[in-house]
Amino acid sequence: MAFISSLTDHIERYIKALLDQAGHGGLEIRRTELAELFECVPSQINYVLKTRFSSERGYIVESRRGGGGYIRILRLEPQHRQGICSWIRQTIGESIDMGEAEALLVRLLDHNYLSRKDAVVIRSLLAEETEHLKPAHAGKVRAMLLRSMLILLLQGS
Amino acid sequence: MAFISSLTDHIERYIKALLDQAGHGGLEIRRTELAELFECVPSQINYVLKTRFSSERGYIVESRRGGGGYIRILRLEPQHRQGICSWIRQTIGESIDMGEAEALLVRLLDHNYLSRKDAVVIRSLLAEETEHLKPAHAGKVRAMLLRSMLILLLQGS
DNA sequence: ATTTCTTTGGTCAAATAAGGTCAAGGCCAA
DNA sequence: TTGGCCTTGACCTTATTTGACCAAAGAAAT
Repeated sequence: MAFISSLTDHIERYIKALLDQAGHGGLEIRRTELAELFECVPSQINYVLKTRFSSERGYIVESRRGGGGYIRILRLEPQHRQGICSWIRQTIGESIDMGEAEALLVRLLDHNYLSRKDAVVIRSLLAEETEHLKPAHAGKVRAMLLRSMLILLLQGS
Repeated sequence: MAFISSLTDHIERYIKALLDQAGHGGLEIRRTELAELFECVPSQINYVLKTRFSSERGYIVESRRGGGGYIRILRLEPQHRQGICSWIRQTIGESIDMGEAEALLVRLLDHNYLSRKDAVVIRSLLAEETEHLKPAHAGKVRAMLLRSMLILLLQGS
């Protein structure tokens, strides 16, 4: 598939590739350097960080200004201590909105717990089943569906 | 008849031809480009998508607005599985009791559309999610969950 | 030690670039 | 002649890109 990609998408992929190379220590970039590499204004980098590397999606971003300034990006590994399934239950909770659900899917995708196609089907089923529900109820339904579908994929054969 | 074709039919055929070329990954289009190609208003594309590429017909359509926006169309192959899916939707309906659900699972198991392990996980999730619900409501919840989980298994990768 | 300069990064709002919705009107076959 | 598609366009929502202005941290000068 020929992906239609915005500048933001390109920068996102670039950073994720760097993260894959870098180990658990995370990675450090200079905002201006990245901006020059992609021939864009520096604040574009902040936009990418805000929308694609949020803590909701499982990233930690720290930065420092002034001489020798930097931006450090850290990808949080899902907690293995209790098992991915119970982590998922915790994360979803009683109710979950579409944004949080999407963030969770992206996170599982990033860590290869989920295939792209499964993610697409899940999104579509969530949308289909909640489309004409009152928001308050939709959150609970979404939580139930997401929980069931993810656990099924991870526990089933 | 086979000879008269509305604009909608032309666009439908065009998209299906593109889907045939594209592999399993699905395809991406820009709404405005397609509209220009067929010299129609962009919302015509939405009409075609809604009427010809619905999930009932076995397609998933995702889209994104804004810069770098796109419409992504995914055909859920293969045909016989699509048939099973629509049969499953029919069988489940708005609401389903535990007995009917079990019967459905057994049928799918018998025909090897479902693994034993998946069936076990599905039973346990159904029980877990409906155990303290009023029977009337439980039926609907069960229907939703069963529908989503089965379609996910049959369509996902 | 303080002040000032320089180097970074941060914020926010406007401009731009998609796509979505809905309802009114058109067209055609039963 | 009417009921059900199809077509169109006015108006809406969302995502991205850009730039002007702000804030912090270290370096240099006093």
